[in-house]
Amino acid sequence: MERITKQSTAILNAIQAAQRPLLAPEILEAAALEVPGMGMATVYRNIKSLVDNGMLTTVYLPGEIRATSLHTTTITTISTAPVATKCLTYTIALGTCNSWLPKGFTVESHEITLYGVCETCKLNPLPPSA
Amino acid sequence: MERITKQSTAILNAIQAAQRPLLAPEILEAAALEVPGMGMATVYRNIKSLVDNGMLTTVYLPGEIRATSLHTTTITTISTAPVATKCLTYTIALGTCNSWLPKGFTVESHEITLYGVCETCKLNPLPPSA
DNA sequence: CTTTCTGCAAATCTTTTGCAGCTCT
DNA sequence: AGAGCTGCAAAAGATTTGCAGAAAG
Repeated sequence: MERITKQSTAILNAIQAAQRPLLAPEILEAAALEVPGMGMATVYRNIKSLVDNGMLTTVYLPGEIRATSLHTTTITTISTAPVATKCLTYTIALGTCNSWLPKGFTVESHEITLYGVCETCKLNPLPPSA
Repeated sequence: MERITKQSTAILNAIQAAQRPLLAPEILEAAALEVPGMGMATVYRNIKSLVDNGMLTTVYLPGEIRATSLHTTTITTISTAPVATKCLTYTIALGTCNSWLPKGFTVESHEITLYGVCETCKLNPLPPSA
């Protein structure tokens, strides 16, 4: 990314406002409110640039394609997808751990995903295949 | 999955032999050596059944679509994709951690991915964009 | 002005589905 | 026979790319 455009700004705004990672279609939907007529290709091109520049992080979750979030090293809500007993997922930054690794392997970065149920979903569980 | 077929057997054999998660096309390539003429649709259908039955696990990694591995709770090599400085990825089973989680959130399962460089790749680094 | 974006449409690629025929029990 | 699978081809989704015109610096 070399230039700041209204499209790239709208994308960052959308993700920042959501306070959670968004899927590409969600980003388009939100950003298009700010920049009518915006296309999906622009979303993908900008996500790629912004990720390359360390401004966004791409998260891969089972059942979803790619979610994109602001790049931070603290707790980040990852998903609120309507899956039966897995309503929320969190990624947490931890210290490096070299146990169990093969000799000579050096850890450069890591990612931890915890699957579980939040308070609200415990009270209102979704039907098995909703 | 209700029946064991030569196709499903070939898929399990391929993954077991590889000793690492495989991408769908890799599974087809390997399984087709055992069952000539096998189709991609059969690979996907079997992966789905085997995952449902807890015999396989699907892993999501940046830059790749889905890799499938034997389901274990111990160390599993996840990827040897030719990325510049990230030659190996490992997933490790850990104990539950509830720190930093929102009140009321219960962890059900988790996944940890460590990115780094193995001994061999330190000695023979790949060019930046190979 | 010049270079870098954008939108649109077409192209790719991955995964799923419909169907008729085959297979295991 | 009968349920469950398979291969093939078409369909459905997601992401990328080519290109002419628009926009940022």
